[in-house]
Amino acid sequence: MPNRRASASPVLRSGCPIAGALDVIGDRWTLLIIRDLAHGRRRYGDFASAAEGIPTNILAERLKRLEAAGVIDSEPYQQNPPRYSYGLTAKGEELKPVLARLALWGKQHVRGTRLPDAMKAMLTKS
Amino acid sequence: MPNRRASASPVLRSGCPIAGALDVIGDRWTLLIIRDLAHGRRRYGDFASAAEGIPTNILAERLKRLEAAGVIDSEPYQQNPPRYSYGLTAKGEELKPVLARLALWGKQHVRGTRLPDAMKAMLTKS
DNA sequence: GGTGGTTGCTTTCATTATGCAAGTGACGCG
DNA sequence: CGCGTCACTTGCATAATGAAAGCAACCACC
Repeated sequence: MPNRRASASPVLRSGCPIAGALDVIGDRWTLLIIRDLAHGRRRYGDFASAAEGIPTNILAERLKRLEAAGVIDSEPYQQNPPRYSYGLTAKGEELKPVLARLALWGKQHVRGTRLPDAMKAMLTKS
Repeated sequence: MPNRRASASPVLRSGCPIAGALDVIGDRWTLLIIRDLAHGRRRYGDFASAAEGIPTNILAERLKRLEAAGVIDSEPYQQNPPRYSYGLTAKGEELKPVLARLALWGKQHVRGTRLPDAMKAMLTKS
């Protein structure tokens, strides 16, 4: 069941698509959730257990925002209490090249990072 | 005179290069400053007058952080009071593909955005 | 040579977001 | 039944953000 929450916020800072993109995914945590989804992780616990240690309240809020923005979707895997597994929509899938570019830059320019094998595959498809 | 402030913070959330990149440029404003620099804007007033309306205190702080991180550099263009013009380092230049990908995604998926001509040039070089 | 405007920041302070921690409800297992 | 886990939610302190004002040097004018 989509649309558990409100629609995406129409508050854009400008008409610039970079600013627009940042209004959707431009914070400390969102792209890390999308990275995990891109690696096939599906459930709350998967995201919560990532190395960066996202606070659970923020994780829950980001999942709602991303679903409202149409970047991810959810389907229930249990009824009571209602629980969902998450996945990238087409819109979300198309963030993979952004992730790949960011990973490449991070690997080349941020000391102490290393590209995991799972990421290398993504770099080949641009 | 480089190094007006401290060195880049060594506080990484994980070894992941995406997380590492986000630790440097992953907030609401930083990439917009880099976008402006990529478009040839050089001075404080140029950044401050961008359409998104970055608060000036945040602009000043981000310029310092980015210089400390080695993404931008500055050279004085006047002595008293000391004033600087800014530019991308090689490290900063290499964020252009990230910007380009982000712009493409924003244009395709965020309603109300439009790719300015200046950005289209960047897309050709990946 | 005072007056006003502009540039490039810095400072103050209210509002908002973040993040730690603890709580909750429905299982599942022994 | 008691204990643990999973998937969240809630409460609250602390940190980041953002609106606004302040300020110091220049410049242009008259």
